[in-house]
Amino acid sequence: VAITITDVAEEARVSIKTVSRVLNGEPNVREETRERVLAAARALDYRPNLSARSLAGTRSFLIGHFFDNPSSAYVADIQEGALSACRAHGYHLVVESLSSPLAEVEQRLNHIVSTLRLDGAILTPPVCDNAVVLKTLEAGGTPYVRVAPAHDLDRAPWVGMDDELAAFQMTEHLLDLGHRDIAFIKGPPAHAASRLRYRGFERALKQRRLNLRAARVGRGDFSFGSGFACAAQILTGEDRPSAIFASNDEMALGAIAAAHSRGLAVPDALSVAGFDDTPAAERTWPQLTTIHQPILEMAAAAAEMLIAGAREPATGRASRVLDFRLVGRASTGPAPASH
Amino acid sequence: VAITITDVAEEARVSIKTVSRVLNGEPNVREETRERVLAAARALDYRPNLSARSLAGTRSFLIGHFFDNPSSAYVADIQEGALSACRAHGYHLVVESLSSPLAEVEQRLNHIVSTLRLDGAILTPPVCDNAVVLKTLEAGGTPYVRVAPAHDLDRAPWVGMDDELAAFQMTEHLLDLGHRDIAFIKGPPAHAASRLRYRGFERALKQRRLNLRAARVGRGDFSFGSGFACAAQILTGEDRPSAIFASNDEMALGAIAAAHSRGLAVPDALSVAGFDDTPAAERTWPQLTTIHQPILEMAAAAAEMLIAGAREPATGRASRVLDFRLVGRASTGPAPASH
DNA sequence: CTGAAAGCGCTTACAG
DNA sequence: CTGAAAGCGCTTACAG
Repeated sequence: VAITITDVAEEARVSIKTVSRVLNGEPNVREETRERVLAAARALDYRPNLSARSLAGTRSFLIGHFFDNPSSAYVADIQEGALSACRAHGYHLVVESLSSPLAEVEQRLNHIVSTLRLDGAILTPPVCDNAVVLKTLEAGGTPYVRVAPAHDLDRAPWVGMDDELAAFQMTEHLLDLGHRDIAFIKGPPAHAASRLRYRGFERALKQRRLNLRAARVGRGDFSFGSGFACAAQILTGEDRPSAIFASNDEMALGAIAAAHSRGLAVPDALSVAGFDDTPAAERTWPQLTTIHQPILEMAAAAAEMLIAGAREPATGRASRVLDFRLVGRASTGPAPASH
Repeated sequence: VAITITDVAEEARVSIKTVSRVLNGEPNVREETRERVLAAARALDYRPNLSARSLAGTRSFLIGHFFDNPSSAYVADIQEGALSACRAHGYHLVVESLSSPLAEVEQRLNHIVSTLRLDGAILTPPVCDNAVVLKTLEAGGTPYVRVAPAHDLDRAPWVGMDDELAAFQMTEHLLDLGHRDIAFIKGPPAHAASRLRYRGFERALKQRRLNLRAARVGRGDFSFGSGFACAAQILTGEDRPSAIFASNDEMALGAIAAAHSRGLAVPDALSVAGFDDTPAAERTWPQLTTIHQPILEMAAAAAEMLIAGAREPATGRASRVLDFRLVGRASTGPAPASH
C-alpha cells in the first residue's frame, strides 16, 4: 500500500530513472521535467524506502554513535547535535553503548558494520581512543569521526576544542579575583583532556610567576567521589588554598560537597571552578563557574563530515577545532581578605 | 566483496532458500543439513545484509526510541535497557528527540515511519502521552510500547511501575523516622506520576490520621529551580516542617540547596526525600534518599515486547508493572527532638 | 536530456 | 524436507 517510485513515475509520466535523478539531485534533467516529478512526489506524499536505496546504492543513510558510559548529559548533547545534522540531510542515528569486554565489543561492532553498513560513526571519549574500536571500523570500511581524541590525531578526522586554552583562561579568571593560592584536581592520566587542562593551569600560574606547591595538586578520576576525596585532603588543616580548580564538573561538585561537609562557605571561604558545563552545574548550590564545551556543535560537525563523505568520498576529512566559553556563576568569588 | 547468502549456499551445497530457513529458525530442515549450513556460515563469517532482509521481508530489525528532552540520565538508562534487548535479538536502536513544534514532529515521524519502517517504537514520558505522536504512529502502522503512560492505558501496550505505592512507602519511611510535619512538592499536573505520587503521600498520612496543611504543599514542575523555590517558601519563618518529600530528585536537590542557603543542616534540621534515583542522587551532599525506578528493566521489557510482536504479530501485547526499590541514603534522618 | 535492463541480497509464495 | 522462481524498491551502468 505504500507509494513507490513507480507510482511517482507514472504520475509524472517519466521513467523511474528520471524520478531517481530528480530526488537525488543528479544533473541532466530538464527543469520542466524536474518540476513535474517534484509535483508528483509531493502530491502522492512519496518517501523513498531506505532499505531499497541502501541495497541498491552505496549509502545507508545511517550514522552511528558509539559511546561507553561517560556522563549521560554528554551523551544526550552529542545525540542532540548529531540528530540536528541528520535531520537536515534525511539521515537517522543509530546508537550503541560499548561498555562490555573488548572481545564482545569487537564482535558487536563487526555485526553492526556488516549488517547495517553505516555511512559513518561518531566516536566519543573514551571510545574514540579505543584501539580495538578504530581497528574494527577500519577493517569493516566504516568511516568515522572522533570527538576530542587523545592521540593519533592524524589517523582519522576529528573535532575538538582547545582544552589547554580553556583551563588557562579559567585560571586567569581565578587570579583576576585575587586568588594566589589555587589548588588543582586532575583527571585520570588516560584522558588527553586531563593533561591539557593541567598544562593550561600551570601555564597561567607561571605567567604570573606564582609557585605551585605539590600538596595543592589532587589526582582524581573525573568522578564525584574522587573530587570529594581530593578536596577533603586539600582542605585539611589551617593552611588552605582560597580556590580549587577541579578539571571537570563532577569533581567540582565533589569539592563543593567536601567544603559543605567541613562548614566552609562557597565562595566566601573557598571558590570552586569546574569544567564541562554539565546540566548539574546549574542545578547545585551555589551554581558552578565552569567551561562550556561546544558539545552539540562538535557532534553536528562530526555528523556533517560523515554525511558529506558518504556523498563524495573525497570530502569531509578536515578536522575542526570549535570554540568554548567560560561561564561565570556563583561558585567563584573574590579571594578572602585573609589570603 | 561481502559474503552473501549465495556464498553460504554454495559452501553448504544447498539452495539459498535452505540457508534462509536455517538462519531464521524456520522448521522443516533436516538436522544434518542445518548443521552443514551453520558450519558454512560460521566458516565464512557470514552476516546477513539488513537492507536486503528488510526489503524482502516484513521486518526491519530496527527499534526506535522517541523522547522529548526529559532528564538525560533517564534517556541514557532507557537506551541502555533497550540496547540490551536489541543485542540479544540482532536488533538495532534508532533514536530521535522530538522537541520541536507539533507540526514538525508529525512530519519527522512520518518520514521515519515510511523510510525506516521500524519494527516498533519505545515512547517515554512525555512523548508517550502526546496525541499527535500516537496518532501518527498508528496511521503509519508502527507498533509502539509506552513507558509509564498517563492516560488511555487501553490504547496500546505499556510498561510501568506503581508510583502511588512507592510514594506511600517513602512517606511511611519518613513517618517511621518520627516525622509528623512533612511537606510535599508536587510535579506538573500534566504528568500522571505527579498525581499518583501525591496520592500515595496523602494516603500514608491519612492512614496515620495526620492532617496535611495546605501551606505544606508546593507546586513544582520537576525542575531544580522549582524545587528550590517551593522549598524556600515552605522553609520561611519559624513554623517549619521537619521533612520535605519532593516528588522527583531534581526538585529534592533544589530543596536541599534551599536548605543549605538558609543554613539548615540536612538531615539534622531537615530531612529531604526524592523520587527517581537519578545519578545525581548519589553525587550530592548529603546523598539523597529516593525511589529507584526500574528504568533499564522497563526499557528492556518494552523492546522485548516489540521484537516479539514483529516476529509474531499476535504476541507481545500484555502490559507489565515492574518493581521499584526505596533507597535509603543520608538525606533523611530522625526528626529533631523539637518537633 | 531520458530510459530499458540488470542487479543489489534477501524473503515470500508456491511446487514437488 | 528442499528448491526454482518471482519480486521487494530502489540505483548503477549503459545506450541512445
